[in-house]
Parts: sequence; C-alpha cells; structure tokens
Amino acid sequence: MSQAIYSLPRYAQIKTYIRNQIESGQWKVGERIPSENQLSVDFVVSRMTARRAVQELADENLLQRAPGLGTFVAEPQIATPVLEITDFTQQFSHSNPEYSNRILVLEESTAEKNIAAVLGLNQGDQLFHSVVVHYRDSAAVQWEECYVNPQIAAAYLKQNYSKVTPQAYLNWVAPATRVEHQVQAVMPNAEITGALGLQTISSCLKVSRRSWSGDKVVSISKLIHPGSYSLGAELII
Amino acid sequence: MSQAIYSLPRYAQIKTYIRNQIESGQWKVGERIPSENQLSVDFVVSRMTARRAVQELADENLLQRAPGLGTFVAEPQIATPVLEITDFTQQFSHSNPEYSNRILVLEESTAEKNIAAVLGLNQGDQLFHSVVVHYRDSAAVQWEECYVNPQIAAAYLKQNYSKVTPQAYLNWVAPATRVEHQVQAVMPNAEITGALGLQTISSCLKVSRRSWSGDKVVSISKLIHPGSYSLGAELII
DNA sequence: CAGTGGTCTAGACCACTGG
DNA sequence: CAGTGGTCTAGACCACTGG
Repeated sequence: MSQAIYSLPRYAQIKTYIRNQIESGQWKVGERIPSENQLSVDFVVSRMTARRAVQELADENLLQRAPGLGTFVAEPQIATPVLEITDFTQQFSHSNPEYSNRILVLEESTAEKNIAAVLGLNQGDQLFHSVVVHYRDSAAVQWEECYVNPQIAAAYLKQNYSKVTPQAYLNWVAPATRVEHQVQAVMPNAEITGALGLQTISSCLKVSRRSWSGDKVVSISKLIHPGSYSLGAELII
Repeated sequence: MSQAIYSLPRYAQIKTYIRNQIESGQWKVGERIPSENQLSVDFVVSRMTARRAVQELADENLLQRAPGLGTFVAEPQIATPVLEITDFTQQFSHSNPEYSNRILVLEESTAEKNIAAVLGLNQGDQLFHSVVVHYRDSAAVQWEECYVNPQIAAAYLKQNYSKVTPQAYLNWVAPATRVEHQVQAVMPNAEITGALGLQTISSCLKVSRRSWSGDKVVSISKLIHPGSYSLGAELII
C-alpha cells in the first residue's frame, strides 16, 4: 500500500489488501481480522468504506462475519462443485497411487474433414491423435481417444505420459475456459471392449468432450466408461 | 407495503417491493425503474438505504445499472447454463406441441427404508409415487419414476398432469435450490423396455436425480432414456 | 443543463458477544 | 462493560448521460 493506486476506489484497495493478507498466509483460516473500526483507522477512511470492503469479501465467501464477535477468514471454498462431471478427467492423476494408464496410440496424423472443422483446421492439416486407457486399481475405468489442435499444444506428442496425463498436460498449456459434454449410452465395439477388458459386451457410458481455451478448440475426445461407472454431476442453482 | 414488516430492515422491504413489481409484471424487462433519489423519497429513507436495495438486486442480476442513464429491469437470467443437464426436465413442457406424456402410476404410498432416509422421512411414512413416460413426436424419450416428499408438495397427486408436467409442478411449489445427478449406462428391465416401446433390449442412459429446496429434499427420481438419447452438458469455467 | 449512478464521510442507534 | 457487526442518516463530490 506504499504506492497508492489512484484509479482504484478506496474500498477496492482495502479489499486487495485483505485478499493479499489471506493469500500470503499472514491471516490464516479461522483467524480474526481487524474490525471495521480498526480498518477505518488504519486506512483513514470512514467506517462505511471499510465496511464495504469487508462486506463484499464476505459476500464472496472469503470472510465470515459474526455480530458481536468479529470477522474471520473463512474456510476455503470447496471450489463451487457446480458440476463434478469435470472430475473424471481430474481424478486421473499420477499423484494418485491407484492410478495407472496405458498408451495405445500417440501419433501425428492428418485431419479428417469432420474433425478438422470442429478443431478449426483445414482437411489434411496436421493434428495429434492419442488413445489412452486409464486404470484405477488395475481396473480399466476409461478409454480415451483424443484429437488435439497442434497450434495450441505443439509439444503434445513429446510429453512423458507416465508422469502426467494427457488431459493434465493440455490443461496446463491451455487451461480450458469452456468444456462441452455429450453423454450417451452405447454398446462398445470389439476394439474398445478388448481395451477395457470387458468380459461381455455390456452397455457403456460414452462422453463426447470438447474443450476450448479462449475462442480456440483445444481438443475433442471420446471417452468410454464401463456401464458400472457412475458419473456424478451436481448442480447448485 | 400497506402493512409494514417491522422486523425486516428497510432496505429489505424496498427489495421486496421492487421484486414484486417485477414479478407481477408491473415493471417489464428493459424498463427503467425509479432512481435512487426517487425511491428514497417514496420510502422516506436516505439515498444510501434506497441504493442498498437496488444495488443488492443488481448483484443478483435482477437489475442492470448504467451511470447517467438509470436502473433497468434485467433480461431474465438464462439460468446460468452451467449445465444443460437440467434442460431435459425443462424441455418437457405442454407448451411444446411435440410433447405428450402418459401417466403409468400416480399414487400415495409408504416409504421404504432407503427412500425414507433420503427424503428425510421415517420408514412407513406417507409419500407420493409416480411413473410417467414422456414422448416427443410420439417417440418415448424418458421413463420417469419419482418419489415426492409430501410435506413439500402436499397436492402432488391432485394435479392435472395433462396440463403441467410433474417436474414443472414441483418446481413451481418448491423451486429447486440444488439438484444432484448421477449418470450411468444400464440395461433396462422388461417393464421399462415395454414402457419405452423399445424393440430390443438396448443400453439406456440412467439418470438418478435428487432435488432440494432449501435444506429439504423435494424428490428423488430415476430417469431412463433410450441409448440414442443424448444428454448435453456444457460447463463454463 | 438537470439527472443518474458510484464513491465517501462523520456521525448515530441497535442487538449482540465476551469478560 | 467495551467492542463487534447491522442498519441508517443527511449530507457531499464525481463522471457520466441525455436533451
């Protein structure tokens, strides 16, 4: 705060200050922060202005207020679980000891007409293609076929996917700003049945996934789960 | 507003007034509402108090503000399309000419142990049970079995479901504040296969749905879609 | 120009909490 | 009791919009 940001309203400056104190760990979860009166003294503003900063952060669930007691740093939010459907890509992580995978395909290819259109490429353009089977506790839980836009993830083929999953790598080089899913029940073909190690041809959950980073499509994937696999999605309105 | 609600703060009373004006259609979408100054005169409060009411409603996206211009009734929210998965209940509407349904079951029943626990009832308590098949263009697109908490929708059995769908009725008496979905691929049993008019036993999409209104569970449903049915879900991060 | 919303002040009274 | 957050007032100055 040594250098004042003239363009920012004072309540916003105080918000930034409080945010920084929390993010830097100076004010820990559950700790009491200065009162409105104290902040108004510290920042030489009226109590109403200090209050506004604190109140807006409370509205954002960063702080918790209790009349008579004070204002406290709130528990970290459980990441607004609007939709756990994303989780099935995130739960596949090498930091998870039960996780493993098998790379079936990892190649450069040329874009077929339909796929080119979706990825925003021209027919015949270079693209990357991968097929990976994901296991949890040595049981196959997902067959993943993925077409990747090489303009966005140029080094996709050169990664070591025994250390990081393809989706994790993509999310790192081009964080998804939008993801679209289509869910269907399907009967898997022989190739997929074999890859998933299914004893019989039983119904599977097919998820078609398209991810964007900004206005560019990063990848399109076809994900097949054994029918017993349950996809959770929670929506809080 | 003829009878003042003494326990409610004045800014909250003004919020209620504005909300009512909008919901009753007195103030239509896009119309300008009274200025802060006008409201402070009308309600005999300071401008800061009138402002608080308007500002909080703007934060809730019910109003739109523009400096120098005024405050306007905002476009109805497109229900934050975090997840179009909800749509499959909303797209079933009698205002849709291609839509029709068939009521297979609509009865009072007693709660089996598991269902009672989920609905927050005791085993043997009264509950409502319905089974409805939904058609689009005379093709069955969903088999819906629903258990309803009678404390929340006491008149559930008495509605005319050729005019309003069960879900629409529930959403009207107890707007869902939270909905949870579980998606699985399953093979339907003979009863469902018959009800959906499937020629062969083919894989179906099963959606288990639980909805809350406040802290109470309104209903739990089992929805079965033919495998060809595609469930869309779009997630904007 | 008069009117709008955005920011801000320096006070006030209240119900509530802990010691 | 002194301190907290919740509500509220009667002013103020500002940048901005339209006519």
